[in-house]
Amino acid sequence: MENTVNPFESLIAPILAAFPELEASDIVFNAAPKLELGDVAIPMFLPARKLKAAPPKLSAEFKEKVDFGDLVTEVNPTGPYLNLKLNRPAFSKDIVTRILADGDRFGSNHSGAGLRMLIEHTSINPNASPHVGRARCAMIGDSLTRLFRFEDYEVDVHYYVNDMGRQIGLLAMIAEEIEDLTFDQILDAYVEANERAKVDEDFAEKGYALLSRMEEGDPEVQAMFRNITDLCLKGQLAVLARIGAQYDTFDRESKYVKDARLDALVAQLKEKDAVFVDEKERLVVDLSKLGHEYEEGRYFVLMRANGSSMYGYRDLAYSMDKNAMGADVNLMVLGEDHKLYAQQLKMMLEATGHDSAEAIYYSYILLKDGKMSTRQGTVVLLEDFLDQAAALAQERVAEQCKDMTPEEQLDIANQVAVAAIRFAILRVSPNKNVTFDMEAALSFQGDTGPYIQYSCARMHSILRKYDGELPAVPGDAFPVTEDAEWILLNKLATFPDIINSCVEQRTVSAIAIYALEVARAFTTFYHDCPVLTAETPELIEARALVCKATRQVLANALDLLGLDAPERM
RNA sequence: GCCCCGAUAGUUCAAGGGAUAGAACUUCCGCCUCCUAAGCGGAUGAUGCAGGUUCGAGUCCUGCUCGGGGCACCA
Repeated sequence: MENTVNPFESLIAPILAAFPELEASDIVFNAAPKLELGDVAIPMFLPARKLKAAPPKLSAEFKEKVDFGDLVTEVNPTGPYLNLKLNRPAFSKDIVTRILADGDRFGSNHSGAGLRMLIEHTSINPNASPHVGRARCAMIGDSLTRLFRFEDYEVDVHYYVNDMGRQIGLLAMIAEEIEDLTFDQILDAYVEANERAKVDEDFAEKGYALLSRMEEGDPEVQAMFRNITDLCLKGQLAVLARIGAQYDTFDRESKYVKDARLDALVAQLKEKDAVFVDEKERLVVDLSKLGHEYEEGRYFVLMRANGSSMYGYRDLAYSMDKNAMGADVNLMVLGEDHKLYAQQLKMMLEATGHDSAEAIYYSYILLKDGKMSTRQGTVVLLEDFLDQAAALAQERVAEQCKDMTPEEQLDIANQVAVAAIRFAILRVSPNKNVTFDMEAALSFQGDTGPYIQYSCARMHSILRKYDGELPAVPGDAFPVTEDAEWILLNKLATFPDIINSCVEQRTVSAIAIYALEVARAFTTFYHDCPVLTAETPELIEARALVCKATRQVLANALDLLGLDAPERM
């Protein structure tokens, strides 16, 4: 079933019949600020502009001229708004029918059918267990992946492995000294390597030497680098897997050390007079020749004096590699610290006729006391958070679900922990700094992932206890008696719109906010509208269907955010 | 110094240029003979400062202040 159509679209035709000058896109449906005013509000601003009329006058004119038939029970022009009271049972039946018919596809606009999307994200330096700041990238990238797949894009998720650099060389040397180095020991080893490089010149020199041999393709060194980066990557991926982040393709930076395509690119830049060799024999790009307007960030080094490539060189090659995959949408999720750098790359790529990926930036996560710093130890490790959260959640589950095995209880506790962290991070607009409050994130109360999960568990509980078979779709007379039901159903009906705007804006935070609003609307319904003890069998069935539809929408939304919806908790 | 983001209750976050700026946490007062109290109801409380555009600005423009990020051989 096609669900891109607005549930209120049947109201448009009568309006266009009365005002042929208008188009469907001029008619927008808002919720009225108060239900007493109407079930739905149509702002007059757009139509007024087209008809060259004053909005308050136009709303009155609408009341006179438009014949809504039996869809509408009352028309209230209020200033520049036309407020309508609707035939609620008819609209409610329609909404529930659509949701249940589409099931886990409800909300998708199928905008990506036949299209391919490539997304690159996370790319944590292989040196330690990820902290929640880094994990923000993984959560955003992973949820965007889910969103685009939901929209029927064929998505390939890439992870760029930083397996080059002096840091890896130093780490590799330390690794040689420690027998059976484990992932947990790596952060200490990394810190030690850096400390030693500062005081021990010999040690630092060896690091560079290793890097050079790596670039030259020395098999022995390549194996060393490979071992240490694999160890790190494996450990990091295990942690990321706990929050549900998955990757399809791993691209190693070392693959792009020498790349023939770059010769052509450099030649093109030379033609534009944008490349020069500086006094220290480095190969430098002068971005001012490509449109860069100010002095800072004007120069970009491609190669060192000894002919070894810089990270930017490798990234250019990597970008071309990704372009070659021919995706219709090419995204990369980057920290705000990469903004200038990504713009510089984009300038060079575009100046030479290449595409560049669409960059999505996220800001840093701050702590109450200041910034997160691996070196200063002021970090919240994702692992630590998950362990603490799961332990807390397990206490609650053990009380609530006594009949379950400890394994089942732990499983739910882990789902709660993941929900807590993913929701806390994803609900915030990516371009804003988030202040992470450990205590609040562990409380599971209020505007949290676990709150939403809890409301889902209540829906499951009701449907579990429902006596008999629920029909697949509502019957002809679908009774809707309370405002709470109507508000909830209206909320559910907007899901495809939310998805559409999230795809356009390449964001998922609005889905998180939406899920929270649905959960709240359901909780109000839960308190105002008894389901299993409603007055009539028809009402019981109708409300059970409302629960089922809500559960479906919420499950769909939570899945995009990477949260599970346990049946009990 | 220059460039890019941001600034909304005590705190953490919402709000497609539109009606009385929403939640949550905290504090205070209530609610488990009633489908899960990880819940619900009530009370208190906010658009950094100064201008401008607009019928209408938290939202757009300018300046300032504060916070985050960046500005050639780290990746």
